[in-house]
Amino acid sequence: MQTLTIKDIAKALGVSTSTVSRALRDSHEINPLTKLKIIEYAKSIHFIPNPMAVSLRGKINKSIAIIVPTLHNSFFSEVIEGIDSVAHEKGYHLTIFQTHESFEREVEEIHQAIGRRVDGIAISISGSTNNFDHLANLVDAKFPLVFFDRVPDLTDTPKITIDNLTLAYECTQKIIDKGAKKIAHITTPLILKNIKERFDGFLKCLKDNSIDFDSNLLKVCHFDPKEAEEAVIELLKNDEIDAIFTGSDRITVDVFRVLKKLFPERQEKIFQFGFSNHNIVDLITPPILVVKQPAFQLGVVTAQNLLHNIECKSHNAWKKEDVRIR
Amino acid sequence: MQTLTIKDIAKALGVSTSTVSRALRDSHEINPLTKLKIIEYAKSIHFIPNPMAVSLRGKINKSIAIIVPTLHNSFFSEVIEGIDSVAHEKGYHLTIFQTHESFEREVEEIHQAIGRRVDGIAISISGSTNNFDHLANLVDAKFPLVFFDRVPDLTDTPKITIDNLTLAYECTQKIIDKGAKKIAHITTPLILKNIKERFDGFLKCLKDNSIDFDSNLLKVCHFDPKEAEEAVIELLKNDEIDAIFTGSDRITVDVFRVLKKLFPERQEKIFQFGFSNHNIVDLITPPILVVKQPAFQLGVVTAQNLLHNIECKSHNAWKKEDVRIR
DNA sequence: GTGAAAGCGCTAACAT
DNA sequence: ATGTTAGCGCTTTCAC
Repeated sequence: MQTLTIKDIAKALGVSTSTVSRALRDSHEINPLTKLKIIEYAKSIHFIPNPMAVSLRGKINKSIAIIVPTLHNSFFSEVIEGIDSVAHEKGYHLTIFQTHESFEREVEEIHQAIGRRVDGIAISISGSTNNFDHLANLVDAKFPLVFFDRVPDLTDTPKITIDNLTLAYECTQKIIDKGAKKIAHITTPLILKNIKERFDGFLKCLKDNSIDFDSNLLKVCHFDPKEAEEAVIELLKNDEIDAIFTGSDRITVDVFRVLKKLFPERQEKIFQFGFSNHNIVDLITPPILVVKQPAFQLGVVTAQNLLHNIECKSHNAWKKEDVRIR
Repeated sequence: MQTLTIKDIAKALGVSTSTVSRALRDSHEINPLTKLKIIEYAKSIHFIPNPMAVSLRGKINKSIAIIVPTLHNSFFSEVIEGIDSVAHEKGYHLTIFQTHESFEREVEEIHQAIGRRVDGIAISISGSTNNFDHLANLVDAKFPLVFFDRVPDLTDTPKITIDNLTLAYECTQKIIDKGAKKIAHITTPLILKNIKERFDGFLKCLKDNSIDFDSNLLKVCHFDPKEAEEAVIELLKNDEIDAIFTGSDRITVDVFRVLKKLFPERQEKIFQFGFSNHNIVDLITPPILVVKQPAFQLGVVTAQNLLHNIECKSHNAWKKEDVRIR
């Protein structure tokens, strides 16, 4: 690799390195002619300044960290596409960190990201994170940080979320309109705010329709298909159940699989509805009424907030308000 | 952010920065006691060396670029998981670049990656790349580069691929065994080697079964669902078609959609089979016989080859052979 | 308008 | 075994 430096340019053009540096950053205090000559030459040799040197010297890095539970997931990969579409335009690059739903990994990856001197972090917290000190520290230190989708209870930093409550409410209503009476809910632990909100929207809708919810109809599963299986088996002992609301992408698919495998005949008669961002979920039979989250848009707004704060000189002008995407 | 440096450690412990530096890199020529003291202290203050400084000074960066057409794709995101699993273990981080199937973007992103001084690049080339100079230059410059899945015709650098020919052959055989006689093939342009191989495997199987292939039954579509629709409509004018082989993930789903929308009655009678890495494709009806590529494993092998070459002192010992995954 | 020089945080000769 | 020093590529005072 040609590892050209401004020194090479300076030598070739018979000027000093500082002149080159200034010309390249389009400083006003420089002879337009020299400037032009330098810029032209730099372009001709495909010069790219060494970002290590730039960021060692200055402050910024033009890179942001994205911390997600996993990449291999239709929702998160679409969010990242949204983030990238904004970041790319502004010349930022993404470094990806995965936590695999582990709290320890999350703490470690944040350390790594900071260590790598990223300019900011966009994070969707892991499913097992219930202590937020590592994140609160960042906020206290005024480090540019934006939460998306899975957000903790922290103030003073933007949290970009989807209006889960309303989405859950609306699709529950549709199912009730179709005549469902006895609706079960299978979901992941209610630690995560967005998951909790879906449950709340569901409950609110039942209430508004004067249906009361038997707490036996709520099943909480961790990230293991086995648990979904047990939950379904347990629930279906109740013959009256005519609908199942699933609270997350994975659970939606897991439950569908269990029904198909163990209770094909009952699956025909049970409405399943829930959250999923799988882009071929509309092709499966029997159909599931699916709530698709606006993932790309979530990514766009997340990036906008983060980049605003990164590039904002004064901390007072930082965006700190929560944003809800519909 | 506390931006601690070795200087801080040196001052706190009353030693010189070089002693600290050496202790932290576990140099043998240092007093075990001082070493211990320094390491302990560094740990206690959560010290992470500034990677910018490290890589400015030395050579390596502990980061690799992943260049893919798009992230939001079950196959690529799973490959990246595989790459990350190996890279993470060795302390490398991934910076992701997307080309969105554009040749220009690919050239630009490679420049960016080099500019960022990544230690190596793993790339799956864009669907519209038919000039390989930008890649050949990297190989000539002995820059660590590994191709995966979508590989160009270049020598002297590893190409990690899936044995598409065999996979295509095997599933074609299964369909023939079920009685199919008139099998159409819908695929993306045959520029990409892996796509071409699938076609070849398909043809070979037909030949081995003494079925001859009418070239009218081959339809090539670009990355637009419209084209898939036209292809299907055109093909189904032929009543004898009893099976359709789809050559890529996207095409598989697009074709299924068109059939479902426009020809539901014929869909029942036509075997569809093809490549897809969608993890819920087994749930759709009528079922598609699906070839799932070992994406994670592909990622693992890609990372192993790349990291080997990055960390290898002598260029002679570089891995350069192609690897085929089954 | 341009150059000389210092320094960002770190490592690796080169001393001692 | 440890300290001193130079320098990686760049930006930015401070001179002129």
